[in-house]
Amino acid sequence: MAKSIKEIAQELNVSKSTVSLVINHKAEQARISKELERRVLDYVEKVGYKPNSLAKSLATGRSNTIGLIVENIGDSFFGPFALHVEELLRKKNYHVLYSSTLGDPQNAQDIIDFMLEKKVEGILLAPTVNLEEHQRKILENKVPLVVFDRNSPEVATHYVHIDNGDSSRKACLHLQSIGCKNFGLITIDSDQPQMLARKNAYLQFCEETGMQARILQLPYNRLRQKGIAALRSWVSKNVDLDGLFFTTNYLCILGLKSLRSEGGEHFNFPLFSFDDHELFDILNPKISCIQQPLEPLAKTCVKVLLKEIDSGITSPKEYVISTNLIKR
Amino acid sequence: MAKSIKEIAQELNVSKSTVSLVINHKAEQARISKELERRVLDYVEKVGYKPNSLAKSLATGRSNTIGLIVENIGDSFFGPFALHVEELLRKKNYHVLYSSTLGDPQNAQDIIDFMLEKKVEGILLAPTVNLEEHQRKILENKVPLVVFDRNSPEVATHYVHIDNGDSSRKACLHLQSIGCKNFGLITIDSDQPQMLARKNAYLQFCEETGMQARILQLPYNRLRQKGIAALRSWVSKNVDLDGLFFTTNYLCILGLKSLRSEGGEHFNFPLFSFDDHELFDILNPKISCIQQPLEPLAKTCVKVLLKEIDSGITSPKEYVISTNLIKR
DNA sequence: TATTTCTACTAAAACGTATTAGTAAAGATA
DNA sequence: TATCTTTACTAATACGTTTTAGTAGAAATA
Repeated sequence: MAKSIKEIAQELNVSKSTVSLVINHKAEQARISKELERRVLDYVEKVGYKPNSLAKSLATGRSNTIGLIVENIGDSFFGPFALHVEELLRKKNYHVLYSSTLGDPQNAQDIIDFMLEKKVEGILLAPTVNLEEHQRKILENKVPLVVFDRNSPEVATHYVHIDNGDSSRKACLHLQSIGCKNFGLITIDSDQPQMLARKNAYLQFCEETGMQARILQLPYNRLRQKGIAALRSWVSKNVDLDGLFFTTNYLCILGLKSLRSEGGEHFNFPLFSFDDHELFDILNPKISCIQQPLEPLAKTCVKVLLKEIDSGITSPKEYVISTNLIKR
Repeated sequence: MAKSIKEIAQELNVSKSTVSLVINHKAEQARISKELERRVLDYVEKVGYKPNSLAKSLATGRSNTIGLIVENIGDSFFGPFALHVEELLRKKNYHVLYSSTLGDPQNAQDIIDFMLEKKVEGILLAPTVNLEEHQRKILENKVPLVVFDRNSPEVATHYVHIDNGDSSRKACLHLQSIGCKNFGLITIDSDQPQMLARKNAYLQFCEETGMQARILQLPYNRLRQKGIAALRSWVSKNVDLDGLFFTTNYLCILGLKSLRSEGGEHFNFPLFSFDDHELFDILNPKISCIQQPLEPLAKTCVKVLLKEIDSGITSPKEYVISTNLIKR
């Protein structure tokens, strides 16, 4: 069905080179006559020739594809982020090979291997833990790498992120400013650097103000029913709590489900979320949050990656995107 | 850095064929001696050989990649759906090339062309309007195609979907059962078949019960501020409304934002959404909905597609997945 | 001992493209 | 008219793999 250059060349009684050169707009520099050029062009159009991009990539070494590795393409941060990335790259004639790690390093490693085999021209990565070796592998393969959202300090890469510590501090100050004197922190039981930074800023705030630190760490892979129950009982035990600061929006949603379920009417204090959610502004009471500006984040990632692809790998830099405090 | 089979063969003083055969576990059937096999295997391991999957695909005609084309990877239906698909295919050693059309046929066409050029082994597609020709093109290229969520009746393909009409009817009956006597329908101004089916079931219900039909159709690409205002004023005008049925969850969210904004306290009647949302069960009052079971949907799509890939293209069938009515 | 059968490989072609060096014919130069 | 340029192409090689047909030498057969 789909014709190859070879077939087209035979049918036109010219060489493959001629056809290839014409197709790639190199007729002029290869001194192909206008007439022949037209003849080829017309025929190519007529039979609806479509190049086999595998063969093309093999020959040129360019796949026009970049890899995007996120934690979960289905969540409300990475999904829309991915959409932005795709849109930005579409304009530059790149396409995106996505994959979700679900936080599992084994998945992440498989995905990276696969992408390297597919010869992606660059990788945008939100790393899991224990991914240092594979990140190095990417760089050893001379594939540009931009890490975002979180990083592994032990391996030097371009790193696009928000200032977690500062944002977390802003959150604390906000809660203080609206009158909370004893707010707790709900976070996740993981040593991801961005989570640590959020927690540490809270601890720092406690130290400065003398507020007693109250922290609940939930295990990452038990977030549904068990998490809801654990959270509820923890809050019940800490009777003097007058506010909660969640270090991610899915934790906040968990918190909502936990505290708003039957019998939870008396848990009536402000909640604050790290990361926004499309429904936070219609809940009652409304939920204030730190908002990560997705578009600037995506833009920076894409810009940095494309620069690396164009001009070769340069020494790693850090790009900090400032967050918004949304008061509701 | 990355060695090729050719280099490995030279360094071991054997032929490329030998190396290739060993790597692909065909040493036995090609009568390669155990010793040589070991020698090759060890060396391959030692130098960390990784195949170039472009070359491999070119030679074998298999890319181990399938294309997934959705409307918006960032939304709360397609995002989690995509995750399921990815997980299911990962197990079968397939990878996913995603893309979002944003409802634009031009995007959709470009994406399809790109995927055909990339030689995906199958395509999972949620079509936009005016995509008939390109769907045919996919089939002409002998690439298995499974359409889901919506379809174009003019082109015969495998089609996995929920029963929109029946589900919509269930929704109406539910609203009736909780006492609504005059509920309106908010839908989108589009002739996507699944939207028509939802609307028509409502009209049918009106006819049967004698309820007066009240329908607001919002233009798809003006869903933000303008939509909110339009919806608010429409509801204000229809003073006897005592319930609203939204044909998608994003319309429902729009509705929430519209009716719950300042001064909207008196709009206090049940809302019903087609498609669930993670926060619908903690809003007050809770929002009932039709839930599309993502996992069965994804499973069916993947199963049908893989079967096509394995055993060649078969005559199109329709697969209807039943929905759940979630009463809250 | 001449022929057949195994064994253990390898040579060669193929997948579909890009690219560079080369070439035959025509025209220009001296 | 012998040499140099230019024109308009094409042949050949490469990219990295898979696969099939082939082959040299050893072993078995008759």
